[in-house]
Amino acid sequence: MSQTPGSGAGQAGLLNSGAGGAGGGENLLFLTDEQLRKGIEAMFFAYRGFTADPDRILETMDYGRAHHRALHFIQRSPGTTVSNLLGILGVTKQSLNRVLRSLIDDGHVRSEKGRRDGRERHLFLTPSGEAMEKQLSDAQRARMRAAYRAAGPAAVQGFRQVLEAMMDPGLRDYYNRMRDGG
Amino acid sequence: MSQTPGSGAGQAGLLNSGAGGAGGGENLLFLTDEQLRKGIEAMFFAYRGFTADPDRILETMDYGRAHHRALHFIQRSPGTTVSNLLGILGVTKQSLNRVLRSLIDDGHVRSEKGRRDGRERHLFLTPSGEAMEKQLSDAQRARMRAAYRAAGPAAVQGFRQVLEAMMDPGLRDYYNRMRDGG
DNA sequence: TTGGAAAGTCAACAATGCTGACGTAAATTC
DNA sequence: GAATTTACGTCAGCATTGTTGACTTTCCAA
Repeated sequence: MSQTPGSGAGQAGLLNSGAGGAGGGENLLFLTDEQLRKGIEAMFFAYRGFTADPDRILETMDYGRAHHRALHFIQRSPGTTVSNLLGILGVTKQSLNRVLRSLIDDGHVRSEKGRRDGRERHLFLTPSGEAMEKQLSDAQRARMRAAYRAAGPAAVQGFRQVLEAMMDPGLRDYYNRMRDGG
Repeated sequence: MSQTPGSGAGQAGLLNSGAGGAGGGENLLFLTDEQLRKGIEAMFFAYRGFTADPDRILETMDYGRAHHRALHFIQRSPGTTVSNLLGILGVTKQSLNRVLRSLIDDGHVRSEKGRRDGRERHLFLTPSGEAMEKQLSDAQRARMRAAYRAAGPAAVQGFRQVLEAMMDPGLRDYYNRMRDGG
């Protein structure tokens, strides 16, 4: 099982530079390099905002962004296994283990040996873990909610479409299966 | 001068949990916690995809994501100053200096003492720096282009609207001033 | 019973953040 | 003209989070 699927965003298109004249009848001005660069910057700046609020809270908790990610996906799929989480987060088991270790030691995550398959560990949030996750999630959702509200439902739909198209195929499948549901 | 502006995504809204009944006449289903969580995951997975292709190239160059960011914004605003870049990137001068130092030493960036204000250093890409930036940018734009093409122009507009609404106000201004132009 | 998968752990290292302190040059202010 | 502030560079030290590589334990499945 691979953690780095095929990618597959290889083939470039027309309109590689300059102002694009409408080539075949469609208006493809949104594919100019200029527009794409603006999109890249939008992603960069928005992601900064996206993580800013939880990061501030995490600092007071003596945890980092990696802990937040683990908490989020355990909350999302209670009982998920370590190796499932590895696939979702795309890090090495050593890196994830370090994060899980501290969360378990601090009593925020419970690790339960699998009953069907004893090698697996199923992960759950404890009440204190749930409280932490909620605090972080509330902050992040507040920003998201404000952005959604400001942009409106139609924009939100487009937002989700573009983001989904930007994912690696393997992660897109995870994304679509996650309580969509499955 | 501050590097961390006001933020200001504090106030939470209605519909904080469960299924939302249309409250005032508008359909606000897109603001449910469930929808917001999906949006958060979409941001996470999409950002992974967004950085994946340049990251692979950077590995072969012995540089990291931080170098890419510097190259990008110097390309975007040739002659920009160090302190301007600090504001955009949101890191400390020590952190940025380490990255710029290696790019300058390797001949990819040229630093020129300001003529009007001798304290400032204006940054430019050398030909080799431009080539590097282009290679990274091409890869990132290819993914962006594919996503844009798959989602269509209306979705792209919504995508940009939501991202812009998600930024911190200070960065939103930078974003809008950047060759929009200014 | 054996091979391999899942997990945990130790050690070492790299990239990229951070703080604090200090120095220099140049602009600005008093 | 002197004092202060600003922009930049740099040294030292440290934290987080990512990486390899090696090794062990557990345990399912053939």
